[in-house]
Amino acid sequence: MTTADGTPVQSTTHPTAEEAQAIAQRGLDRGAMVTLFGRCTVDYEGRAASTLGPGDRHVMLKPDGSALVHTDEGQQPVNWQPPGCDHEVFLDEGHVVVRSERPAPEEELTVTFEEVTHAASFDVTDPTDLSLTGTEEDLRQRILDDPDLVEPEFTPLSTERNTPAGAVDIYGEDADGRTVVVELKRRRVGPDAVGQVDRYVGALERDLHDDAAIRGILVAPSITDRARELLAEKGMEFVALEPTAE
Amino acid sequence: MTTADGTPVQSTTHPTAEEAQAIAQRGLDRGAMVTLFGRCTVDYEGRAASTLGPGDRHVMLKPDGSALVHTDEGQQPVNWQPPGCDHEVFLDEGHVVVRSERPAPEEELTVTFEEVTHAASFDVTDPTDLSLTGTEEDLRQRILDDPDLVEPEFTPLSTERNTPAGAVDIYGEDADGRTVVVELKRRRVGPDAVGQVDRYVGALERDLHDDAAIRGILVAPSITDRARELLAEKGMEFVALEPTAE
DNA sequence: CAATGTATTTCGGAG
DNA sequence: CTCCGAAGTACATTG
Repeated sequence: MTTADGTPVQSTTHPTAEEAQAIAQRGLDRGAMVTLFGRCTVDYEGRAASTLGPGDRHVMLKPDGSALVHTDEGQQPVNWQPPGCDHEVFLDEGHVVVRSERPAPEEELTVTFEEVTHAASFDVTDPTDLSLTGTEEDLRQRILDDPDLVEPEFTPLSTERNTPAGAVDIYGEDADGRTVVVELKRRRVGPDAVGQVDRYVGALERDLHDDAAIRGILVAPSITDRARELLAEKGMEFVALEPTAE
Repeated sequence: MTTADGTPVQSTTHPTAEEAQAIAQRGLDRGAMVTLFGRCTVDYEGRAASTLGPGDRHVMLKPDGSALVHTDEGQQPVNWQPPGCDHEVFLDEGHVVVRSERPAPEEELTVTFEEVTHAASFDVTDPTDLSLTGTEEDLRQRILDDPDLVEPEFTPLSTERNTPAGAVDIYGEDADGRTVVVELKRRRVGPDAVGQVDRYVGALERDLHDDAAIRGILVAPSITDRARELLAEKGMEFVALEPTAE
């Protein structure tokens, strides 16, 4: 989606109130991201209530109905509105006013600009299409094509090998000939995945009566802190890998 | 603080990589907020690890060292860096690259732009503080100002009194001189809060060797059915009270 | 729909 | 400094 003239981004510095309102409202109508910067006051009324006196702030309005007000400090927005709100940008006595509200729970955020020094709108091509292309099967293929991605000299022996605890994603050997169980996850893993690998390892150790401990490796794009700790406790490993190559 | 020509905001659409890098780096040097928008990939490595394939994103760099990467969805940034990082914007084989890192814990965020469609810097002055009402502290003040809101002749003796189970919100006496433990919640409470009061009451009874049973009162705007049952079972009470007077 | 648990939680305050 | 708990927590998962 783009503007009438095909430009996916519009930007003006020191616009008049009318220009700023027009850019913002047209951007919202188009489903674009809208940003406004300038001296403003902020009022919130809803689950709690807050007011913010005049100051320079950066306001971002997203097409999914979220709103963010940022100052020059802190990772958190100083005020915000969750997704699902209705954004409205209008003029009130010559001032640009942003109002963002949602019905349940009743919440309303109002930003009143003394002056807008910058207004812009950005058309975003949804990246979810791009990131959802990687399935666990893609990840499996990727590793079978290049086992070194797990670790040097890793050798897959079979996929979907059965154990009393279920089927192992990839079953193989490391450089020293030790049995390796690889569990694949297409996205960030938590403690549940650690338990899963652990059950496979335990089941195989009982099944094979193997003297050497079986190695468990969890392959996923990322891992939670807690899961990483658990994994370390159980002497297992994590390998960061995306389901698809860039 | 402003730019050389006195303009507190600089903005360009469809800049060359060199122009984008120059605006960003000069903005950072000046202590300004910097935003970049365009098609990019994002890599994070630190407490966790993640990568994002190509997509349109909005990158905000703050002078306090925080970095935020937003897509068009969600209130939360899709990637970020906490305050205290060093931001760097440089060119690599014609691409604008943002690198934001901090030493402890070792964390690094890298945004590599295929194309920057918008670059801007904003000089911010924000003198005012946010005032927030409707918090648990407001509820505490409200009761200390008018203890009868809990019940007639209730007398607060101390706040944050320590017990082996943690600090009690308000510790006091009722009309008959019996010890009362008041637990405050700024919003609707569930069974967890009942367990909390119960632990305080138990801990205090053991601590004080009190003959008379200690009373436990849960003060909140409302309570779930299940929590009300539990509270009744344990012989404790609920008082409905908003954190702020209407 | 509500209830539950995690988070690169963030943020503040107490010790 | 760390630990601990609240948050307008946000967010995903599950029943």
